[in-house]
Amino acid sequence: MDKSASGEDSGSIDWNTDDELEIQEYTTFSSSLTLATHGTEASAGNGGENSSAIVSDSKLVNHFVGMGFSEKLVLKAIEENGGGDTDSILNTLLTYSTLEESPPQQLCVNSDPIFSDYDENLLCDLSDMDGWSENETEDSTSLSEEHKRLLSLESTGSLSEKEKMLLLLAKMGYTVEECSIAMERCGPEASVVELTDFICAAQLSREADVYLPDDDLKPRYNGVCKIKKRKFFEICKKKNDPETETIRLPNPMIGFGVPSLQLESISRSLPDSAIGPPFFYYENVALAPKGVWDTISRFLNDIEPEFVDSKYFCATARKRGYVHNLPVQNRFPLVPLPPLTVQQAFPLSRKWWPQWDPREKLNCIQTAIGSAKLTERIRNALERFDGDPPTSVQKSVLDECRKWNLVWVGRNKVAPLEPDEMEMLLGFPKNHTRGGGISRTDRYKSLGNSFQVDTVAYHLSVLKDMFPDGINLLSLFSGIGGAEVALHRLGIKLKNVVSVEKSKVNRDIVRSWWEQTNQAGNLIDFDDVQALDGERLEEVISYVGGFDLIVGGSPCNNLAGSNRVSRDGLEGKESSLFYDYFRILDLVKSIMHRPA
DNA sequence: AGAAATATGACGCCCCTA
DNA sequence: TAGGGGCGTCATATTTCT
Repeated sequence: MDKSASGEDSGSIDWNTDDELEIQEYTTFSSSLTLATHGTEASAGNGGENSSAIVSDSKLVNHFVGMGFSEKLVLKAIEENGGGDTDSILNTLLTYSTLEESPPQQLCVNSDPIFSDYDENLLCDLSDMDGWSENETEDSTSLSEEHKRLLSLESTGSLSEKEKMLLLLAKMGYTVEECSIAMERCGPEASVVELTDFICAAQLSREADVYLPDDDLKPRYNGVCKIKKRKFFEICKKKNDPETETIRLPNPMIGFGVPSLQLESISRSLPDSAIGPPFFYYENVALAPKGVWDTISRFLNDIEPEFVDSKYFCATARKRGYVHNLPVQNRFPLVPLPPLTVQQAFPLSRKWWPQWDPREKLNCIQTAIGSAKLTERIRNALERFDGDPPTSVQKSVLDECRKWNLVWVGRNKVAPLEPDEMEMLLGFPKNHTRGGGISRTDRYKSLGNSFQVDTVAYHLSVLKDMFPDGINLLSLFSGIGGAEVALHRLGIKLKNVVSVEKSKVNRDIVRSWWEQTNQAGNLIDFDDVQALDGERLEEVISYVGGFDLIVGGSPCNNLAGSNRVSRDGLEGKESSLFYDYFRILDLVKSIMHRPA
């Protein structure tokens, strides 16, 4: 413990104490400073750092073949680039493929022959009318006593595992009673998937002949549930089955292209059921627990998520997955292009930025920031040295800087980002979240949960030519209005925006932005996605005349890696609201497709 | 004085990459 | 095989606002 006695090579500093820091001669660090980014702009010297090119060749080939390039092309590109730098290889491949007429053929979602049997839409009459709606609405009068009891226990956190599962299934639209039966039959270890599969099968067999449309009895949308349970079950159940491939994150994480690497020739085919109108756009964290994106994809018409890191759009990383049915050709970025490096984004910091801090991009903007104490400890540690600190200190400081996204604001002085700096990095107008009685803490929270506007705008840009007169937007989990801002900055007119957002401060932010930008359309806001049932949607749709686009990024609390307390996956308390996104999307489709 | 906002530190784990 | 990154949450202490 006594660091001061003879603590040789105290390689790392204990940032959590105010003790004297005893830095001795340090042992050499095997890992020199590695660049955190795969940035294309910084790859001056390839080859130098990678000596195992031959060993990784087959891996490399597979990597690019997996992206949809032909093996021949990949081999050629690797040969040309010496097998070292994936970015250079990618560049070469992209050059080739724009020269060639034939587009890469992977990005074809429906190519899995195993499941083609299940392509028909199963019609599951899920429970009763109020199946999807939830607590504390007047609908609860029609819930069973048991369901109500569970709901009342939910807030107290005193639910058993079994009861939690029951409630989750109830939220998905099944009755508590049929869930109980399913859980009895499937056993205590059964997964959600197994249970829903069981329930669905039971319903199908029970109601096989009561299945004809009865338009005059009740609105169709309450009973229509186009989940391909069977397929969903197959995919999710067998994680270890080599036959079933779970969704993997691409590297580089550029989706169907980014402004600096436009994949002109890329195309994808969507299942018929996925084709709009309306268009939809769903977002969540890319690094979710295993299986989560498979499930999301299954629910959203089996569309493969587009994973994109916003570091290709701005100076801060943001790894996200987007499931959407938008065209992917002829996208264009917002102008002016935002600064792509920290140095460009914060010119004043250049003066203080030590040459041993190689960061060009910031890490993901989160909801929490580094403490003042930490930055003080860092300054104290650095001021013990005249010139550059020893490698061990550099490493410790860098670790903290990366962990808390600190920037240099003075000699030996680091600081967390200010809210207005985050706004800029995320593509919002300055002071977007400021004022109107919104606290600093709330700003950080809202910004940490927001879209990166340039990224989203790039994806939505294809709508501009399609809707010269503007669009009607349904924005779920709107937050501080990332989608609205993106569309506005693209010059896409907003006719009617129905925005659903739980937090009042966020609604206020969007409302105030709406007024300040002199929007000509209507902004209608709701506070609860769960209360947005078929009836209300019908009203809204008949008022605005249908939606052109449905955007939403459902809560990631239970998916995000930094959550140590309740990283429960899609079934988590907040993240299960994804099913409401799915439900509402499905309802809107049903209503809009219903013959008038 | 009481309420609200802010500040701080403690708290794993999964999955990828090197 | 080791290392690092991540739209987080909670209780408690302290400061600032009403």
